[in-house]
Amino acid sequence: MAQKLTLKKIAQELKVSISTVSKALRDSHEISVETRTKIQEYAKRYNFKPNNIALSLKNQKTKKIGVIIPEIVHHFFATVISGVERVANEKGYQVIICLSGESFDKEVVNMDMLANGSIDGFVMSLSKETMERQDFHHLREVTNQGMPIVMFDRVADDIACDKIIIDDVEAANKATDFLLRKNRRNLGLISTPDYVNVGRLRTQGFKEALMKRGYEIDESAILKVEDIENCGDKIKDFLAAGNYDGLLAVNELFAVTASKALQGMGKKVPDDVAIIAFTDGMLSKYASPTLTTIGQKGEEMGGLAAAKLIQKLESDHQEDETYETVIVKTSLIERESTP
Amino acid sequence: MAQKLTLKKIAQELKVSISTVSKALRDSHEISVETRTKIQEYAKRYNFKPNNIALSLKNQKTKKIGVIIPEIVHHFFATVISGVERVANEKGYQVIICLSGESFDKEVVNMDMLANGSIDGFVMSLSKETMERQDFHHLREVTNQGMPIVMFDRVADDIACDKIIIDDVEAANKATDFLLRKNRRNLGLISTPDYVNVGRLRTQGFKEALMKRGYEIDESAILKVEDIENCGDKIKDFLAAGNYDGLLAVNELFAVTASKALQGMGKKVPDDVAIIAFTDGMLSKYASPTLTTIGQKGEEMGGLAAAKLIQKLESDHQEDETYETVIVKTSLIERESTP
DNA sequence: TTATGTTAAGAAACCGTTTTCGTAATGTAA
DNA sequence: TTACATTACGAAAACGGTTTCTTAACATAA
Repeated sequence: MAQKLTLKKIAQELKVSISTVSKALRDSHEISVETRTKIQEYAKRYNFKPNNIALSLKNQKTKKIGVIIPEIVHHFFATVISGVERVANEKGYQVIICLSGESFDKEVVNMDMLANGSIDGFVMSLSKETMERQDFHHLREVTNQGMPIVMFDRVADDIACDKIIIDDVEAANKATDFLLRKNRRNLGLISTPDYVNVGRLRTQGFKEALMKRGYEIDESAILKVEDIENCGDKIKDFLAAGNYDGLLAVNELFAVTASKALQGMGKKVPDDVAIIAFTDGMLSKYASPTLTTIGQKGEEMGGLAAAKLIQKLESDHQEDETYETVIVKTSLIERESTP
Repeated sequence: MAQKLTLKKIAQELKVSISTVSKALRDSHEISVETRTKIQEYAKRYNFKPNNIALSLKNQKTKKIGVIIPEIVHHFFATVISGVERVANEKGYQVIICLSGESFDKEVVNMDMLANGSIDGFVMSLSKETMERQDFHHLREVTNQGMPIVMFDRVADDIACDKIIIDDVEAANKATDFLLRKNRRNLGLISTPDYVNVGRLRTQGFKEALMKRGYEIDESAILKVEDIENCGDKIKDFLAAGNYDGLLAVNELFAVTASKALQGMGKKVPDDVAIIAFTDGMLSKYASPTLTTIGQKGEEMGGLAAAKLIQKLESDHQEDETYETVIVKTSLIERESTP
């Protein structure tokens, strides 16, 4: 079990000082060619790699970015991470992941831990509980220390930082309009409570599309599901109560649950009811019928978030006190659930 | 932008030495009660938190564990991470994730980076390319340095380390037997190439179940899919060529693809063809019909791996040179795709 | 009074790097 | 010979903590 090689050990072995070794390895001309090659060869032979922790301490930067998300067992978040990781690695950064599990307290604890020197900046999406409480003191604490944050998807409007979002209002608007153009008149929406900003915005887009065409809005045609795990019965009741010929769902889980419920009730998708879902994940691609979706481009959002963060980190210094909100274009992916 | 508070700054402010501050904050009786409370109050008021990097350097441990997996956009791996994260956090550890993207080189680079002081130990599942090459020098290098590894799912038999696996042979065996007991006689298997050990082992279990009952093995009833992304046509051809009444698939993607293909060919699932899939993920739960699966218990495997690793890390020292292979019990989850 | 003990604090070493500064041994020009 | 450069290296500080070793001041016992 050969213990890790350090500058000190090399110095002792070759009977030179630590500084000489360090300089030689960085090819400093202060060191004679002879000594330099001797040291470099030794280092190569015994596979010397400088200790990251020591470098971090010295340089006051870790080359790591912290990602805090509510859940990882969630196709959208998994794709985001994938994008963050890709860009981060390209630029020589590593990714530390913490899950809030939709809990405010865990989000705070995780941020505190990471903020204490473990990382250079954050990429994050807020937990439901945080959105509900509207308590963002932990975010402020971090930004006050001069540590940059890039938020995506579930963002806090009144925190000054870069943000990567999709235009939820417009996307819902377009999807709704798509259904209307297919001559669906009795539309239902399956959404989340309003404190989840994406739920609120998508609901807004849904309403706007209807109003634009002069239809009036029936609040009973909008279902707000609290408990995503046990949404089955709620959705069934909702569908039984209305006579919808078109449905918009804010995620694919709601959509496929609705689709199955409808088929169980003897209705045909898309003939009787057309369905569009947010989030273009596995379920949409493999459900029967396959679902028309609004692609959220998680990969792309993650990549943009990481790129933005790293740019901030490497910009000469926080003179760059302007923040940007990037809106990623969504796209409607047509499949079997719309005619 | 209040710069981060350090011991040094507190010391200057309160006109004492750094050591006094450090001791006071750790409640040392070497410091008078008076001085101690003064310092503690100051630290609390200005929210002092010791710098993680400095602690890591001093203690020669980071309280971080590195996870290297092939992909994160993969329900099974996502659940494993979720389990790792849960247990790690409970024990005060954080999780650094790197993705190999099924590439040998990326796996090596990531391990090298992490091994240089960034983490205390690894939890990992090998990339396909690594399994194919059977080149494990990077694993050996790490273990030789005294850094523990726990492997799960895709493991290398000849590396000495703890392993968490499911009994793939037995699980496939049981699933096959289940189909046979339902009077299915013409069974097909959709698997991966043999260098992926889980594919090989599940194939073995499938064969053993048939032989045990005296059926002979028809190699043409076994499909080995290389390219998981574009498996559709291969599977369609395979199903068209045989007249199966029962199918075992080594993952749910293959299973749901097969199910849809069969239904497209006018066959009924499960009446004409029964299907069982490995990996109990989203697809199985929401496909039509829902799929009977073999649950791989990713959460549990991740949790066990993290617990094992941390136990190794905190055991008084590598006197504990024995390695364990934990076999996680699978369970057959019956749904609509089997009668 | 002297020897010994106790208390409360600071100095310094250490973890593994990088980097600035200092300097002995040369070489070169006046 | 003296003064100044250059070369090639080492010493030391710094990053931010923890911990061991020292020490000054005072208290107590012989």
